[in-house]
Amino acid sequence: MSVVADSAAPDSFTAFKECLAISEHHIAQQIWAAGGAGSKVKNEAVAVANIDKIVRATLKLANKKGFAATSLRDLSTETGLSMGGLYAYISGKDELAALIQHHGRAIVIDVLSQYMGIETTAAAKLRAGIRAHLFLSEVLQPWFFFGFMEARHLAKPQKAAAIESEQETETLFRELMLAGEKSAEFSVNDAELSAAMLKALLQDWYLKRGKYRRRNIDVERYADQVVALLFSHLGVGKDV
Amino acid sequence: MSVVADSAAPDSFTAFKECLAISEHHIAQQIWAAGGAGSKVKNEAVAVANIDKIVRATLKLANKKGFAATSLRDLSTETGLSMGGLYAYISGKDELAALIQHHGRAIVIDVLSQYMGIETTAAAKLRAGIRAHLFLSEVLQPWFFFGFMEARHLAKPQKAAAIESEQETETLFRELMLAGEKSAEFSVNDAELSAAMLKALLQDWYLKRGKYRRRNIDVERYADQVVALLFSHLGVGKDV
DNA sequence: GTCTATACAACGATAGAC
DNA sequence: GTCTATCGTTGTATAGAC
Repeated sequence: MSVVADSAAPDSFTAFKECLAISEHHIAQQIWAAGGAGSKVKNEAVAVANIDKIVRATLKLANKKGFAATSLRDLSTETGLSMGGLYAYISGKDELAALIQHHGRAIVIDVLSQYMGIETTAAAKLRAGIRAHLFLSEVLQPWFFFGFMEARHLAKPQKAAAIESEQETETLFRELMLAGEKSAEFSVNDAELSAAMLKALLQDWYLKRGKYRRRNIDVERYADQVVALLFSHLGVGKDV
Repeated sequence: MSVVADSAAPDSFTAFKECLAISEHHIAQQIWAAGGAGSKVKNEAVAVANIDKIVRATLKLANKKGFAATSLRDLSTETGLSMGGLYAYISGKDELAALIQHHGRAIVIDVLSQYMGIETTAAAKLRAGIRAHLFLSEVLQPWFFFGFMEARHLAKPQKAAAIESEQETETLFRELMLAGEKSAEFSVNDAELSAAMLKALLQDWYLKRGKYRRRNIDVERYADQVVALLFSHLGVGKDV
């Protein structure tokens, strides 16, 4: 099942949000489904509602004071579930972090490649990819923030997966730039460094969400600025 | 006492490193001096050596698994000091984090403004500021990384100081861009957003230090790329 | 100035009642 | 399916010997 409801690529953030059949509730369903027969709670409606509550509370508390500093007792009071109740849904604290990381990441590449695939020229694909990434991180800001800040606390295998996914996104953009260089759409050839810097700019949006909100800079304007900055560097006209 | 030994602005990183009278040992001295009469250990040589060990160990462990997940027992074994011994130098775990944040930050604005002050045109000042920031974060990478990742765990007053210092650096760059717009050195006028994005690029250098090392990208090349990217956006020639 | 020994709170996790 | 009660561990911090 894809998370993108419509195959048309929406250009505005409002349209993007509507086309995207993602919500925190939706992800909770995926987590329950992934747990499968292993889950102790069989009633789907009850289970999904509680997983949703647990994940929301974890993101809220961990993004404020850090996951390591968030105790299961904090989580217990925030969700309204008891300590014992929590353990009906998670097998331990570490697994909870891994769960959020895994399911949060799963949709990123999916959505990105889907939105970029629609366009034809390298420049248009690049622009679509940048916008999709920013829009997605706007909708799922807590997930992205958590993913960045808590990746280094994960166990070895999960950490490796996180790093791989990180590189995958960057590679996606680098390949696009290489394609643009080859087709002579771009006039500069430093795809590796440019992709790395693009990544830094995309990350800044969800890492400093509060700063941009205080300054009344919305995601559309930020996207325009990133595209303008990158395109002027690559030697591409603004109206692609 | 300034941390810059020579008033001439060195352009290469090698020269920068030599002119900068900063070392981890040097900062340990400043921490001891700031503790003043409050310090329980009166022998300066002994005290500074141990503070140095404690700070080094804290940065090493905290930057690997997070400050919250780093126990004072970890710190005790890493430094070779006993639990009781540690408390001769710090009054608690929280104070230790605040100490590193405070003394690490103190030098940034100092060095930055000093290096930018030498140049005359806005473009040259901007270039010097970018290079100084990158070179400084290269020398003190663990401090910068710790400052970014652990800022949100600080107590209210320390957190406010961290945010203020963060904004101060960005403002420094924004003012420069405004000056360049006014003097018509730059042809674009979006100083606020451009400064924010520059900050994101500067941060990426110390947040992803390992990635750039693996790819054999050194600080000189990264600095050139950041300057090129920004200057092409601002409409400035490359040879300022 | 540094150590050992210890106090005491908070943590993750589990068992068994309901 | 959820709760209360409790286990053992680990954490920060301190007192007093040396």
